[in-house]
Amino acid sequence: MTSETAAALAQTDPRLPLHSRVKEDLVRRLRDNEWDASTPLPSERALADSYEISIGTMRRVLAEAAADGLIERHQGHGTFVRRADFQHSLFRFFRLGGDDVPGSRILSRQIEPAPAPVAAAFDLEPDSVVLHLHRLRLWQERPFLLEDIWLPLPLFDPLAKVETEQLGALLYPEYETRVGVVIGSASEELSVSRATQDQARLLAGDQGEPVVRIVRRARTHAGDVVEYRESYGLASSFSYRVEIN
Amino acid sequence: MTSETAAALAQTDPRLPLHSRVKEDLVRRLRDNEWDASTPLPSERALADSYEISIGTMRRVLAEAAADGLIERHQGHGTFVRRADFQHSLFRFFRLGGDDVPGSRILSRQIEPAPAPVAAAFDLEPDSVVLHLHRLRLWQERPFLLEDIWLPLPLFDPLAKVETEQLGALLYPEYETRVGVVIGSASEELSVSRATQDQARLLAGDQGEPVVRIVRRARTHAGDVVEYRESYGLASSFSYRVEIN
DNA sequence: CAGTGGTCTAGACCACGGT
DNA sequence: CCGTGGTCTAGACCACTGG
Repeated sequence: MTSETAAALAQTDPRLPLHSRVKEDLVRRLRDNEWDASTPLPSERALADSYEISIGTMRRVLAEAAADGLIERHQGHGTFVRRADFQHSLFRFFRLGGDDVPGSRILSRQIEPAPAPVAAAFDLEPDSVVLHLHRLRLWQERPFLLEDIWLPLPLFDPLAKVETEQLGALLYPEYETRVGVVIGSASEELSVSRATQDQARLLAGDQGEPVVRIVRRARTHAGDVVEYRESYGLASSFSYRVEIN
Repeated sequence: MTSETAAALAQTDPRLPLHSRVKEDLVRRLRDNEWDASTPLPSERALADSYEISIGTMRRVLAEAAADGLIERHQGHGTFVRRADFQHSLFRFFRLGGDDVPGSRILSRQIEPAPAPVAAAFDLEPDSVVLHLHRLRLWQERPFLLEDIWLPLPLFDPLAKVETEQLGALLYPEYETRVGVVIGSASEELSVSRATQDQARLLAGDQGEPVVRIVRRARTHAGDVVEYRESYGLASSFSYRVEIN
């Protein structure tokens, strides 16, 4: 008699150390959203029993997952998933008073040939068509961020068809529910440019005023780039903070 | 009967966990150059015996020291103090695009009362004196970054005494070899401002031109802030990359 | 109070490297 | 071959959290 959980280890390479195989399975379960942010994982004792390993080995796995930032452990309370929150990370770029979600107004949505950097990011043939969203983000009714978002097709067909009014202000939850795509990591490049006439008009600034430009390539857990995004905001309202570990 | 090694733990805070106290003592011995690069540390069994702790606790201490980059462990061979090899960490904290090592010219070095944000970062009393370096970083013979670096005293006394010409373009290796401080993590804050007259002159730009300001607080592995750095560069030549995982 | 994670023990056995 | 570090076990006890 082996538990269903322990049997899942059969999917992993038996030549690897046991703690590696258990961690691999645990990471998979975390990625599969087996626990939400408010539900603690089973206790380390229960997990050790379900994997049919000793408590010491289970603790090693959990300690590594915590070191990787995948989970948070609190003595006397429990172990919880810690999902990367990219929406929140974008807010780090701009000085915003509180924790409110900014509004979003989609200015246009069209299917078009991929611009060169987009095609390169998605590893597509030149002139492949992609979905292009252009939107304005608002903070307390005031525009503060202009975004161009490109998404590969046919993967993102569901977003090409839904009414734009039905899309929430945060896109990544929409990717997850409508497309089944979970963003796992991203790279961002920041630079400073001058506002074009259009940008100045939409951001309520002056033409030629410094603007911050952020290029984000968002990837699935498997590492495939599935979103290419350019964001522009007035440099005067710019503030960014990052941790380097 | 207690061994001399185990008795050394009496110098550490008995309220701390045993593994922390053992690690503290081990780090001290590593700093005191008790073993050179060609001499292995005693085996984990021998160390555990000398500290009169279990092998499991000793292994935990050694694993942490290895994770901190203080030692290297090789199965079947032994445990050694880490060779001086900064190649891996060189670019971890240099995030302005490009892969070349920039040049460095130190403009001034003085001991002065800590400005308020510096004192706050180091958790010092107001008016405590700190070491202040002012330097210009060059890329392909052209100035591109102006830096103010504050370091706590007396910890960084060695850097206050060495000839500034002897300091390399990269400071963190100097911290490691001259001060025994290893940088383990950092936070950075970016914003956009306008060039002062001095900044414009040193950076070969125009007064009032947009400049990017980066405030970095660098920490040891233990989490103590040991460097406060403000960097300024012309926004027009600015590029910043970050990975979000 | 019960249940959680944190610390610590005292081993056994395995994989690897150099002699 | 021997000694090294790497893996894994099967617990005990403590410290902390929440109801």
